[in-house]
Amino acid sequence: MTKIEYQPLNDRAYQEILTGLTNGIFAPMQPLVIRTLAENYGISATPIREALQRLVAERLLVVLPNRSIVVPQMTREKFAQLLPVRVALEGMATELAVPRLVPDDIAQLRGILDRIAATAKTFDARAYLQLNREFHFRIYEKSGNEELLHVIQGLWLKVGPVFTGLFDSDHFRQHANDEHVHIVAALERGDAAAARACMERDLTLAARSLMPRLASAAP
Amino acid sequence: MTKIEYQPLNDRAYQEILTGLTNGIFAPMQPLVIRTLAENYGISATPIREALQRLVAERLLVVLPNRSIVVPQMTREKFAQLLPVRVALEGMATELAVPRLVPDDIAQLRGILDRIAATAKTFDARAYLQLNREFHFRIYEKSGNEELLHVIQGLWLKVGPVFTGLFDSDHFRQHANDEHVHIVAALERGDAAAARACMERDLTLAARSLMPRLASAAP
DNA sequence: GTATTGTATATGATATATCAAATAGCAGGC
DNA sequence: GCCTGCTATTTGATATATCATATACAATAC
Repeated sequence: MTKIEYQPLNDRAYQEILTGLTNGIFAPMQPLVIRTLAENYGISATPIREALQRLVAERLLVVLPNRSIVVPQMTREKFAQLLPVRVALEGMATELAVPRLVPDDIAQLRGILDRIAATAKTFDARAYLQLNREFHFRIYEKSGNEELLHVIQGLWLKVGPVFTGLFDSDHFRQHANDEHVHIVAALERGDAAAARACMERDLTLAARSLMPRLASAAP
Repeated sequence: MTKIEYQPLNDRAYQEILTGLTNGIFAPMQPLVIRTLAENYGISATPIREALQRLVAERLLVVLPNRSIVVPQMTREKFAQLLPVRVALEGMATELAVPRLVPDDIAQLRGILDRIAATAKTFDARAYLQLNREFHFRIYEKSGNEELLHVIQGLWLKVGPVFTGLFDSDHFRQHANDEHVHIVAALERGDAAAARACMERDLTLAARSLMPRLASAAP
């Protein structure tokens, strides 16, 4: 007997639109039209509207004064504002995770490390993004702080879409795993302060690689 | 010419339900019924439903497996998890605000301080909560970091409802303003580190006063 | 008396119809 | 040629109708 699971349409619409955002299907500033999306997904307007409103509440979409709903432009300035928040919270989560990690967790993280290294050779950007996310959240989940985790998830939703293209940089691709290796080493020897510092450096380095290619906000 | 402003019903429903939550109108675990709320507010179900979903996205309400929507119980454990996140972010916001505060801001903060002191004499809990919020956000807004501010606002929404009753404690009421005074003093002399430390202490002391009276999570 | 099953009711989820605001295009006036 | 105002169309907002699921309760079987 396998359980039959029901998922409301608005949830699925949310997921669809979210992956669409992450994959850059929707161009910034181009309005998301409820009726159009409804027709595309073959459902009615109501669940689409609900999904859009949820995305607006999460600030992944914004409502213009015209009431149009559009993808906000991720600017260098916004990313720069997000960075210290992420550094503080993801650093905290890493530190909290240290005493809670068991040897098996470390082994799994090493497995992810290997797979990330492989993507650098195969130039598989999609796999890299997926694995990078997995690596980070494997750690954050171990913080044991649900509320913290939830806030971090919200922040990743915002920065996620711009991570695409991070992999284009040769330099980044070559060193993408460097800090990860240090993080796992620190985690293994139970050095919370070092783990936190490495995690913070990982975020900062990625941001440094990414920010120059983001557009600056319109004055 | 005063601007005529239109506000969608779902926004207003959101506000209404939110203040209802803050005022403890809705008991935890008691389901919020869409049709009932719609009838009470004299509008149709759709905007109510949208408001509820937004509140769910913000985690101010939760959906049970039955699909009922209820107020989650704020437990001691959840509050304890929220605290370090708030300390980190509100501390950061305070620190960032220091170099951006102008003398007029300080004057305004002092004004709030006086009014808070007055509430301790008149036992006006509602006014205290309002002014306390105003005091904190006057500072946070000056951080110049919109993203940070938004996350903090989300956290305050969660802890807001339990702040009611903070004022019942004699000891807290007498010392409610102590840290605030130190914060303003530090802000005035431009001492970012001290301002941050005082802010962190303010949050921690309030939490210490509040947490014992929260129910522990069901095992 | 308890358990089970069927039925009525409550309630959330979705689709559709209708309303209202915004936008685009066009005609007329200057 | 450009502005103004009208109209049609698009599109978001709301209300309502319908459907599906969960719950409560009653009836029946044992």
